[in-house]
Amino acid sequence: MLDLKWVVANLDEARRRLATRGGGAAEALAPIEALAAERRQLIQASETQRAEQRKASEQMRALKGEEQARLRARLKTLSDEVKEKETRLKDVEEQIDRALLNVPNLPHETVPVGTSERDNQVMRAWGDKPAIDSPREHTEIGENLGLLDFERAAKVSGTRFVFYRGALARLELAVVHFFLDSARERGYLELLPPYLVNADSMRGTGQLPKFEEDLFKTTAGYYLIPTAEVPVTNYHRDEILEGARLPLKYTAFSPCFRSEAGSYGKDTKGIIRQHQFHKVELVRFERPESAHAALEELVRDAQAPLQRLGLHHRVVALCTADLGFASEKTYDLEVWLPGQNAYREISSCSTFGDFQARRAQIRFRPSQGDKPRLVATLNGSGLAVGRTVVAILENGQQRDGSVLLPAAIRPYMGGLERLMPAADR
RNA sequence: GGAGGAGUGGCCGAGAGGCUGAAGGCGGCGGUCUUGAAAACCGCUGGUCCGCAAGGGCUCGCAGGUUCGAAUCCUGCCUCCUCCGCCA
Repeated sequence: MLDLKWVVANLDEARRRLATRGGGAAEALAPIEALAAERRQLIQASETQRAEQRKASEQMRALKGEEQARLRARLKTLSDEVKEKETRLKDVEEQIDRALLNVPNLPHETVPVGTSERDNQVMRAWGDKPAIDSPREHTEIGENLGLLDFERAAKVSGTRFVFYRGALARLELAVVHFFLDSARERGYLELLPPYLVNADSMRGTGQLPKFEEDLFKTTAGYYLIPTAEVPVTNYHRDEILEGARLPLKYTAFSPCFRSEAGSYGKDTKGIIRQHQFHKVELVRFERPESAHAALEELVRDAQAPLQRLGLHHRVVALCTADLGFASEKTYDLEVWLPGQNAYREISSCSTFGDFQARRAQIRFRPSQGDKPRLVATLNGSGLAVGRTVVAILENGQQRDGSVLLPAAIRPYMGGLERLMPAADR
């Protein structure tokens, strides 16, 4: 959420910067100016009366009989007026909130301006494409080895679900542990979070109110997390952190649940886009002035395991049009998938500035005696597990149909070097 | 799921319609004293909103309500504890 005061004082700049996102991002700002003025006027009027009322109320104790009755009658009127103004004030503030909660974050000045993902900028690449003759896609590789079963998953659950079998099931969790080890080495504290959260948490990180249709909701009113970013960022909701403790760096493994509403026909094959997948997330709470340096470090932290797996990838700066709702600046990591002959997103690293912190009221005290300030929140995938498995399958595929595993993952697989056909029973 | 009990400032804990943003203690910060430290003593010590400021409003789990006036009374919700049941 943007700062109301700032927006009112800088309406033109806000409009201009939001416009670079496209899609009418600046629209929701329209009623803000008038509402803010009305809000201030109502606060001033009601508080003046309330002060008067309180002062006069003090005298009630000393008065008796007729005199007291007379004052009581006058105060009753005053009290009713105050209540009426406060009711209107509440309504106005709700309108302001409703408007502001639907306004996306301002793109940072360093974000390339663009109109679609084609305007994203490749910053750098790591490694080289492997030489593979007529590479096959992971689906074919996995199914041929008997390690992926989409048909039964469709029967048991539906589309966009999958069963892993045998060594591939083991590989998924091996990758999880490998990522967590990498994050721990880089100073991130591991959390194992809840996978169901309340609406306040979803609002805190920005999924609600605008993107409810992307989420799964339980009959009990909980939401399934679309990423561990939600529980981990909200871990410090409504807290004032000690400045000396910053930055706080957390890593968390979790399954992620996404309805993928509106992505019909997109990536329908394979495990690229599933309703449920695994991810290891990196989350940081930073002083605002460190946020952008921290983002660069976060990207390197996310790249590290990819490099140890020897997977060719590139770092892409998202342009204004491709930026997520809450993000101020985002770098995607795109891994090379020979079977698809394409780079695919395997991590997304963002800084949100104080956008999430304002919603979730996450603050820090710079040093003792100072007023609290909003922190900057950041997060990045470190990394998407399913897509990493896809990359391992497609980059490690051999002519005989087997898959050579990267050396770095073998210790997590009991020394297994190669994925071979699964025994059927 | 059933039956009870409880939620007050960083922490402990008083308060039971007005004088309570809230006693007292602990902790923290500053000072006196000391060669230094401890002890002792003195002072300060939540957040937020409106305002240039002076000042004022709100805030005792959350949301409503009663009242001229609510931490104190009423209603709903949330969380925690105890006992019973069920359960990975």
